[in-house]
Amino acid sequence: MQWSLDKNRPLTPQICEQVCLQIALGQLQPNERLYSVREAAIEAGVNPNTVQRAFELLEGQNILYSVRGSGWYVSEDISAATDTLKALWREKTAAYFATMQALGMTTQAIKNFVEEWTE
Amino acid sequence: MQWSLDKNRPLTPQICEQVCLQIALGQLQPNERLYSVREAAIEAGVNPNTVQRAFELLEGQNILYSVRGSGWYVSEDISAATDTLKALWREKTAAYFATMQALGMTTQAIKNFVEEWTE
DNA sequence: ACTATTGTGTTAGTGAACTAATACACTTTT
DNA sequence: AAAAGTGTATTAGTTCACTAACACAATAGT
Repeated sequence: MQWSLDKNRPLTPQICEQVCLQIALGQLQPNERLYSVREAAIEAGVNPNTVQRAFELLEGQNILYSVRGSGWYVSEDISAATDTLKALWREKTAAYFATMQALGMTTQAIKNFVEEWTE
Repeated sequence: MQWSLDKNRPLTPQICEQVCLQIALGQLQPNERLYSVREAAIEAGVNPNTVQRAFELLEGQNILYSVRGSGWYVSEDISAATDTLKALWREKTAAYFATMQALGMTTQAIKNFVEEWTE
C-alpha cells in the first residue's frame, strides 16, 4: 500500500486513517496480512515505532489484530473500520465549521462557499 | 476584546486570525490602540511572548504597527486585514477538501455532505 | 524629574510527537 | 536445529511550540 503523509501533522493518526480507508474501500480484505511494522515504516518513510503505535491504536479499536512473530492482520469484521471512517468525516467537518465560524462566517455562508468551491 | 483560543492548536496563528477578524468586522478601527502585549496576554490566558510574536507577524503583514513605549495600533489601511481573512477562508477550505479526499471522498461527495450538515 | 507602563530581546525550561538504536521473545522458513 | 523475520519493549535524543522569567529602552502621566 502506498502512503501519502503530511509531514506537518501528527503521523500516527494519519497512518490509522489511511489503514481504515484501505479497509473500508476493500483494498485490504478481512484477515489479510499487512506489511510488517518494519516494512511499512520504510515504505511510509517513518520510524518503525510510529507504525507500531498506530497499529496498536487500531488494535484497540478492533480494526487490526497482531500475531506475535507473524505479523499484523485485518480484523474478520470490518465494520469498526467503516464506522471509524464515518466518524472521521463528521469530526473533520465539525472542526472545519468551527474554524470557519471563528473566522467570521455563518453556517449558511460556509455552505455557499463550499458549494462554489473549485479546486 | 475577548478571545476564544483552542489549546490544542498553535496559539500564535489563532491570535493573528482573531485580530484580523476584529479589524475586518470593524470592531477595531484604523489607528485604534490595542491592549498592550501584557494586558492581551493576561486576557487571553497566554504568555506575553506569544502575543508579542503574533503582533510582530501582523506587523509584517501591514495589519498592525507598534510605537515603542506606547503600544500597538491598527493600520490606517485595513485592506491587508480583510485580504488576509479571505485568504484564510480559502486556505482552510482547501485543507478541508484535501483532508476529506484523503479519507476517500470525492469533491461532489464532500459538497453533499456539507450541504446536509446540521450542527 | 520621577514613576509606571510600554515594546523588545534574551535565555532557560517544558511537553508532545517523533526519531533513533537497541534488545528480546516468538514464528516461520530453511 | 538454525537463521531470518516478526511483534514488542525500553531508553535516549530531537524538534517544535509554547511557557517562564527576566532585563533594557522608550514613552506617557503625574
